[in-house]
Amino acid sequence: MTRVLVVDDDPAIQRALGIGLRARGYEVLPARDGRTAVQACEQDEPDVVLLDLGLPDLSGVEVLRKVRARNQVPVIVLSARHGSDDKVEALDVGADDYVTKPFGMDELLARVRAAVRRAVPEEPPAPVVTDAFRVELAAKQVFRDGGELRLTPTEWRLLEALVTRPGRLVTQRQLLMEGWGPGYVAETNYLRVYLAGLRRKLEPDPSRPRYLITEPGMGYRFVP
Amino acid sequence: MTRVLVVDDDPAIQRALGIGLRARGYEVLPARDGRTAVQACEQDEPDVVLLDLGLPDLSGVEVLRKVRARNQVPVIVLSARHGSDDKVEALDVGADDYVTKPFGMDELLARVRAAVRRAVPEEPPAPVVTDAFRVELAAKQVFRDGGELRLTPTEWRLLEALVTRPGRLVTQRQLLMEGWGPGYVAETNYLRVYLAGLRRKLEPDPSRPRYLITEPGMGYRFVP
DNA sequence: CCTCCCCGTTAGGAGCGCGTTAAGACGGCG
DNA sequence: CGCCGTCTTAACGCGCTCCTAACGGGGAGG
Repeated sequence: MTRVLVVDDDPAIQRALGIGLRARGYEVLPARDGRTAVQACEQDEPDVVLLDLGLPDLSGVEVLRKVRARNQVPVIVLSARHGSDDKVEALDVGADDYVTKPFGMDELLARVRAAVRRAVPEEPPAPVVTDAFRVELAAKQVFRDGGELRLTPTEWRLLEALVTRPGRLVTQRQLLMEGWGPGYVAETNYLRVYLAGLRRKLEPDPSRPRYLITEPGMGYRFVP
Repeated sequence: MTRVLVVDDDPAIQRALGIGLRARGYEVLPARDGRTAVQACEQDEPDVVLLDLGLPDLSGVEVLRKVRARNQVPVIVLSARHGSDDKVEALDVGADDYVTKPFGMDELLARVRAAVRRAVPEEPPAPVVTDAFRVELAAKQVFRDGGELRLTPTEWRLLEALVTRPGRLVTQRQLLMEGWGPGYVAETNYLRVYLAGLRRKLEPDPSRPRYLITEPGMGYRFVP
């Protein structure tokens, strides 16, 4: 899912943008000041940044410079100022686009799409390898004993959720969210059925799992 | 030197932009209508295009589409219309930026610099070859058994989307986005129809696909 | 020793997704 | 205005995935 970092100190704008973006299927990360914005840029790796210029702590241009020093993420500047100088400065420091408030949500969404489309494709995540199988996240493929094996979409979503957090416990709730979506967080039944399927396909000895471990009462864990 | 294609039928604007750009060391290629603009885009290979939407022969969006069909050159749309719909349409068709008249020369120059800076240094796309067929990305041609075979525009967009990600799974959503645009992401029907067409033309045994593989519930994959 | 959770396993039916075909709508071109 | 190619849409059969329920086992606690 595409992640959008929204940097604005005005709660009303935060709320409006959050609703509009989430309605279109974006994941929204809010930030209220420049410091947390810069931090979020390197930690959460958003796919695009919406940056208000009028922030309480750092100037917008300052934020832009810091972000650009680390990262190539596309930045769309939001500003109430119509002045030409601000635009020129922001664009020259490295902004990808500049939108003047007030703006229509449609236009903003279109500019977000354009920015994401232009973005340089990031390098594919490294494959996850164990002694028994290999998971190619980018290609959505699983290999075992040299041969590819087929997973159903649901199986793949669960395996992905586990494998991208190696060694960490993934709660039943998390797994149900990623596999089926909210509204199914109580159906722990499904997990037992599908984990059984995954073990049958991946584990050397499905009756005694080595990689997909049950944490009773909590969830499951992928052990590399 | 950076070359700028300026597409506008108003001689005054042509003149103003020409002077402003040349003063900053850009080389300016003028075009007064859509037809010559499209032609100039492939012959003269400009580094950035300034495109007025109100042209005498073709609609600006039409020009944009034709240009985008051939190369990745950044396009900045100039328009007198403030309406949100025009912006959204232009950006979704592939514009990189949208500036409303009247605009300051400083701002425009800044946006030109931003567009050029973003531009990906393009590499010549290598032809994709398999035992059964050969796809020339640059020339938009497909050969099989020595002879060229004709693809419809939609077929080509789909094949391109698949072939440029060899081995990787391409989701139904991605394919629908690239083949038809947003708003069609639910019409998985189209994919079945068009993949059938591609297989009929490309696969040695269309009933048992070898290169264009279905991943049930997820999408399709090109296997070289 | 008994009981209660929680987990693993299995099986079957419902419904979805895919491939295929064909007919009608649409638009460009002569 | 008529032709042709492309796109859209609907319908059908089939295989497979998903959901669901039921049963058995094992560990903890009383």
